[in-house]
Amino acid sequence: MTTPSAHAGYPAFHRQVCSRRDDYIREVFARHQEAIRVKKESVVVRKLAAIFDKTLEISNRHGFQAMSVRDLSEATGISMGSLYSYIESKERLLGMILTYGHVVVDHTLRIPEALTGPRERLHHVLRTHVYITEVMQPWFYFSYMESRHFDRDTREQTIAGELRTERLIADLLDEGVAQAVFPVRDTGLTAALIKPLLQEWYLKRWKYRRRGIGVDDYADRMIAFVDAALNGAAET
Amino acid sequence: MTTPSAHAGYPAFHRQVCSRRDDYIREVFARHQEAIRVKKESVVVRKLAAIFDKTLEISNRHGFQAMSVRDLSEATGISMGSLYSYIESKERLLGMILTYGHVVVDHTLRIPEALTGPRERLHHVLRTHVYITEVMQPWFYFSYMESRHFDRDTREQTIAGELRTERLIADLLDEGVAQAVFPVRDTGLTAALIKPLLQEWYLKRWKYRRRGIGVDDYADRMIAFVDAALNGAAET
DNA sequence: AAAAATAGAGCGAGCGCTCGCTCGATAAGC
DNA sequence: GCTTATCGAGCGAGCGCTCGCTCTATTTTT
Repeated sequence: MTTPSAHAGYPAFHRQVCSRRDDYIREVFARHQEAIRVKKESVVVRKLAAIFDKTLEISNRHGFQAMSVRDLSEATGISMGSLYSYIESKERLLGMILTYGHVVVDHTLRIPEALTGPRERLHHVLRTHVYITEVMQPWFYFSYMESRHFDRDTREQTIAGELRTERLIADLLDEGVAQAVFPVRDTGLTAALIKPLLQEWYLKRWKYRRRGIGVDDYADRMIAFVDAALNGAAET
Repeated sequence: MTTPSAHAGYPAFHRQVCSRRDDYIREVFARHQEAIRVKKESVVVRKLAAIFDKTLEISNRHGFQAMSVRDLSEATGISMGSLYSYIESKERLLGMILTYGHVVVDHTLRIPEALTGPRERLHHVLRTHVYITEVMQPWFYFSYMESRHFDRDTREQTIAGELRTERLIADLLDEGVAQAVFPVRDTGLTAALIKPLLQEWYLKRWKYRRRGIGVDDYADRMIAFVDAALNGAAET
């Protein structure tokens, strides 16, 4: 279990995450077992995969609340009754989908210890973030767009996750400042300004697709932009 | 750094936009008159203001589709029947609200001709954008979050507006490149990376409020960040 | 008293979810 | 080895409820 050391480019990353997909869904099954009436794991994994995919697809077009369970039933080809032996309730389905994303992200976003320089570590985090949001674009888009409708606890959990990423970037900037690599003054605010550049990739991907800009292109350019901003920060 | 016509700070800007509010709503009334059964302009303007405010308030918490017209009736204190003599349909209400925002933005986002230097012109656009999204935060948030649920035409109109802002920034960057002010290579992509920094202000304002960062603070820091990125672009 | 504005009960459609049932695969009995 | 009993997965009409919207009676304004 390792993240590809530094980065072998997006395709390798994509393949690795996809190959583990069933494991991730099995983990979701384990965490929500009391809500699922169907027993056989292989059946559950196959169906959940379809249910998650179609839910994200429909929700990201019309909103989760606007998606009726009948819509989902029709899209997956699973009857109403059958569907409800996998999801317990529409709300629980939401919880499962969020769990799914968290499981994937937790297994993916780690900084290899081999990387020691603050700039290299920052670059790695930025690139990995772009990569994982590319693989899981529907999930990140969903999580971003729907979070304001979540119940209090779930919403605060999502916000906490968001702030954790920002904190991670701020800490890396602090490291860089301590080692005199970045001439940044307010690392907290700078991290806050870098964050939307990461989110841009999964929120407005269609714009870049239209222009023929791929994942690695975006990561390169965005990292260059950030580097320039960090370097130029001394001047003003 | 500020030219007289350019910016006297946020408070003055805020006062000016607010004082024109009734005029903007009158314009909305004019454009949607066939959908409104109530005749007297003064009554319509007063009620529409309340309807728009509450719609944005409720929708931004739970989503426009999740807001029932009964909720809106209760929040505004206007009965169901009365409400429907102002809005014709929930969909038309959406159209009116979008019109409202467009009217305000069209009257506000203009570059004073007195500004000639590309950097000053860019700064003006960035700052004005932050200012207007501060005054109209609920509207911008609404428009951003709900646009994916709009019907085809309305959605494309919203996207076109988004791309127009990006184009404006890209053109200013091109000007700067032509006059050797900015050493930027891909102005289109750079503009695309600046855009989310503008949107950040109305999408995540709570984060900055929590930290005690005000409008002018954000505008200053964000513009400094962009300047740094534009200056540093030559190095890599 | 005429016109304009407001009120709120009521309508059909569509929502999330349930429940009595069918069906095919596997296990148990002989 | 054939029959029978058991089980889990799948099905979809139907329930109680809320939705967007309407319509007529009533109040307010002029």
